Amino acid sequence: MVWETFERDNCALEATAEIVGDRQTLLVLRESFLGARRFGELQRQTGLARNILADRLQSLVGNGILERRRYQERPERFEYRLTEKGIDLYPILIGLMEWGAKHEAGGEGPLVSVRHKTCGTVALPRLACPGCGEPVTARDMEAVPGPGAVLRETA
Amino acid sequence: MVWETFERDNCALEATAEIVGDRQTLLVLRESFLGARRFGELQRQTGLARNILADRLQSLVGNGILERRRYQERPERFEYRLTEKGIDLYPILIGLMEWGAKHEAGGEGPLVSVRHKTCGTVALPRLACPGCGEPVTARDMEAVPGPGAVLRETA
DNA sequence: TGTGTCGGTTGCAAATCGAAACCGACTCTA
DNA sequence: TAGAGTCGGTTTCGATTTGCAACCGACACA
Repeated sequence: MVWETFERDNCALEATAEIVGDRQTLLVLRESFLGARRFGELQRQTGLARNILADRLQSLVGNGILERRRYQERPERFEYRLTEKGIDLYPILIGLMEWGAKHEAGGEGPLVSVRHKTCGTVALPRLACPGCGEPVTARDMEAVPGPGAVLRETA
Repeated sequence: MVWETFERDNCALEATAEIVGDRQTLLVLRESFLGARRFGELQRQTGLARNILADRLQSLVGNGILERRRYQERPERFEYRLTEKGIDLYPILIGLMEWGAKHEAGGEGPLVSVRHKTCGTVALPRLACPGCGEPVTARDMEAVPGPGAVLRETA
């Protein structure tokens, strides 16, 4: 896992971090996944300042992660729903939950668990190799140049 | 996936977001996973201001994610290595990479790929149910109260 | 006519950010 | 032995971002 010789500009990770890599946005996403849709609801649950919440919602909508749709007229009221793109963020949130549960949990165990609808298992999903299906950790993987990689001069 | 009736204080996700949920910390972690260990190296690759990097490294060390160890005396020089706790953050970074590759990628494909050492598959790991082994997405899972859950009055 | 809800916007003080300069302790070169 | 360079930071400073609180329009309900 050593290859200091890659260009990292425009790294996929960096791009994602730019969009969802702050505490406030993650809190909003958590509530969205938990079913919150309305401004007031999101504000109560996250505890964010209203202007910050408004700002984050606008940015999430702008990035196509949430969709702002009117759910009533007179007075106009809007709600924010996860798009497909937003739903794809699920593995990241699961990752955060799993790590927190393992390393930062209070004594009483996690506040929230998740259940696999089809088989009923109550446990957080794990990473597995899509080729062989075996569970994997960082140690089992190594980084290699991707199709878009640009090698950098080493000297 | 609707249950606005949970207490979320001290949520595992929130705790984790507090620690690694900012762009700068994520960049440092990315480089750590790519093998960078020294201050100057981390500074160059992340492009962070030196004071910010110093601050993040201190916080990561304080949270037990990186370990600061002297690798030479006279003059004293230190390097930062991932601990076990830090290595456990891998699924989160994979999640960020995967999402970015799918939704924010440039035309040329990802800059970096990962390879499963034992079977050789070059692909990002996917989430799977630890019970039945089936790949899962957000739609396949539902939230349920965990062992530490505290139900809230619905009023 | 008054009170409350909802979805924001505005103003302001405080915290946080990045760039650049500086620093001690050393090594290497001439 | 003087000068330049490396390494791992700290300090300073101006600009951006943050949270808090107050305010707002449009409506519902009594």
